[in-house]
Amino acid sequence: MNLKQLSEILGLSQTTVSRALNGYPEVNEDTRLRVQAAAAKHGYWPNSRAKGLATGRSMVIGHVIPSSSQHEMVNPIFGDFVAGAARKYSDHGYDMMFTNADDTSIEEAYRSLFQRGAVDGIVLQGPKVNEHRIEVLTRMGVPFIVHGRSTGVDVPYDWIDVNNKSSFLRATRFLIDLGHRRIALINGLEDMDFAQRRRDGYLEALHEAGLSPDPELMRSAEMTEVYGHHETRDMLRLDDPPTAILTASMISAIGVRRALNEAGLKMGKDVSVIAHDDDLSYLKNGQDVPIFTATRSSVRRAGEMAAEMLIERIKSPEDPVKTRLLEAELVVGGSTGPAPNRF
Amino acid sequence: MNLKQLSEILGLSQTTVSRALNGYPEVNEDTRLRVQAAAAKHGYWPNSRAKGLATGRSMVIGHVIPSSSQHEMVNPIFGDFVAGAARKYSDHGYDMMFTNADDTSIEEAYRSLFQRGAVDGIVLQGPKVNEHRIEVLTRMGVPFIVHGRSTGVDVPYDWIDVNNKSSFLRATRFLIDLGHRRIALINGLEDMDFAQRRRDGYLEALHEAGLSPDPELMRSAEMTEVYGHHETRDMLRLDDPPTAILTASMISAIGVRRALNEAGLKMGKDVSVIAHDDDLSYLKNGQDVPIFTATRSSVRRAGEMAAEMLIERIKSPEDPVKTRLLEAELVVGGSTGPAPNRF
DNA sequence: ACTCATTTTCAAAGCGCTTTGAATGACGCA
DNA sequence: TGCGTCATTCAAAGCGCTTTGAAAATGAGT
Repeated sequence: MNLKQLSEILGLSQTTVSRALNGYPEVNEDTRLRVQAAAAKHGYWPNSRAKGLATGRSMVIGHVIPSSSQHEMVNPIFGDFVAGAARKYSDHGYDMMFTNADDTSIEEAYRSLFQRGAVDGIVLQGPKVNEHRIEVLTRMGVPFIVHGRSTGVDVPYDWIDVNNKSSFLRATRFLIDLGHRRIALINGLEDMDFAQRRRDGYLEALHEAGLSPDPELMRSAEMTEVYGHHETRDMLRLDDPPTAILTASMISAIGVRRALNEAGLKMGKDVSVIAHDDDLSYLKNGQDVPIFTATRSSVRRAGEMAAEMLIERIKSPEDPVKTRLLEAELVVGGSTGPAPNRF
Repeated sequence: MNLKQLSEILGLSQTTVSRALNGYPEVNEDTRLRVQAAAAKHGYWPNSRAKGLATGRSMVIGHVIPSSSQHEMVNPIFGDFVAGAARKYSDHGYDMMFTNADDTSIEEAYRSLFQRGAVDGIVLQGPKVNEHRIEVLTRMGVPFIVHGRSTGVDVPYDWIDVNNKSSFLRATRFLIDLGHRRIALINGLEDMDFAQRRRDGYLEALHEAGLSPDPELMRSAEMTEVYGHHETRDMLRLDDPPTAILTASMISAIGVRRALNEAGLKMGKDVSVIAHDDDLSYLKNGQDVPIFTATRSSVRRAGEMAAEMLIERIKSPEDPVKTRLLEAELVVGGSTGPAPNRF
């Protein structure tokens, strides 16, 4: 059933039927009702490709999934971010498109997505330091938003980000206030921008307190459970092991906890742990009292906000650059306590 | 830059340029090279909407994300399944589209996706028992594949599934062989088809061994960490608590482990645990020796296979129904051991 | 040189929609 | 009765591509 057939059934022109369905005012209200009824009855859905061709808009937002194993770490938060964004997209009549690309062709993937007219805007996830893709997208002239930021990129661009530096600054201070001096950081991969900022916050807090950072206590790895476990076990074997550990995700924190258990150490007593909590729907940080003391910021919420900001950008390409910095909460749970006495 | 402009630059007809780029044999090889060079030079990308209009194909596969909280549980495996599928899609020139729908409009979401011509095929995820959507899709005549199956639906359809029943049958037998008699099942939500089948396998093994199922030991909940923890804690308080627990996902198994630790019980000694392991990239089941004894089946792999089966279906709509039943491995890890002696 | 088969190229129609610019009809008023 | 106005409706062009059916160019064979 297409527009032509429907208009013939109704004895109206395609123009009128199209306008009736799209809410144009210059169509008689009775006619509109008749048209709508007929459309429903015959199951007419306007072909979105044809519509897109005619309007020049696709009503689709594009995301790129890098397929390299380097980026597996995006996965745990992927689902929630996407779920948040998808809801807002559909509120505004947009769909969401994913393209897969391996590391070598990733730039091309972005380009083709927009140049082909497949999408009206793009979400850039997981920016690294000096993220080249930002300049590529800027040059292309595609509306886009970055989830995160990129140190070293000086063209202006829209972004939404958690204040990673201040989160980790505050978390580290919190541990220092509890008397901890040997504080470890199990960070994400440090070519990721968010990891850099977290490290900056961590280092700043150490510096404030006159503590000098120990490279042995600064680890950087994919944020998996296994790595959290591995790095923790490794550090516990040091002569002067950490009494507190900051870690970049709940997933790796679970690995940290496992390592502590295996070593017969009690979390929150022998060793304190603070995790960054993306508030994933399937991995809540406990019920009433949080399991982990954590810097918390909902990635689902970030997805929603990113979607809305992008849609605004598409509507108003000439607006000044929009940015949004979210502060994470520092929620205190059962995984932290005063530094143990070692005398 | 569009086809018309490119063809004018080249002094050729649109026909020839189009054919040159699409690899038709009736175009002179020299001409093809010239055309390809010019296309690259001028950054020409065929407009995919126009292409779709002309060919009647969109080269897009649709997925629907239900937005209700009932389905949060899909999230943890969502990322990996999608990553697997996306890779295969892009190998075959397909993109992937997501639409968000709440529970009331979910059927309409599928319908509109296809009827609007936005997609050439659909992946149905998370089927329930008596899954109504399967009949809807069948009636619509859209090529689709189900990840999972649906008990009670008797129209034929393509699916790929893990043999959930046999996995849990074998896992339960394994525990029985270790001497366990009080075996608990922390299942997923039981309106989900996979959960039913797992329960069937569990019950069958009990029955074989002449054990009668205890409703107190059969729990059904979303597969989150918190629920795994909650149900375990609850069961440990029983007069006759379980000595072994089967659980539906690694995520909930982590909650189980937490509850056991809190109770001062040693996993694999005091209480044995077997989890179903979807082999998620960010949540590997340990390194060399698995942490959890598990029924393992890669959901990423399932995503890849689903994608390929669907693409075949799109190519050959008339082929007989294709189904694929994967057997999970039963891998033995550190979380199981002989039933403790309670005399 | 001429025919015929083959290779290569082309003009034009069509995919299903929106939108422009024009036409039609109804109505009020002189 | 005739005219201008406003509310509705319409025919046709155009979005950028593929594909059909025909034409032009080339080459082999006599």
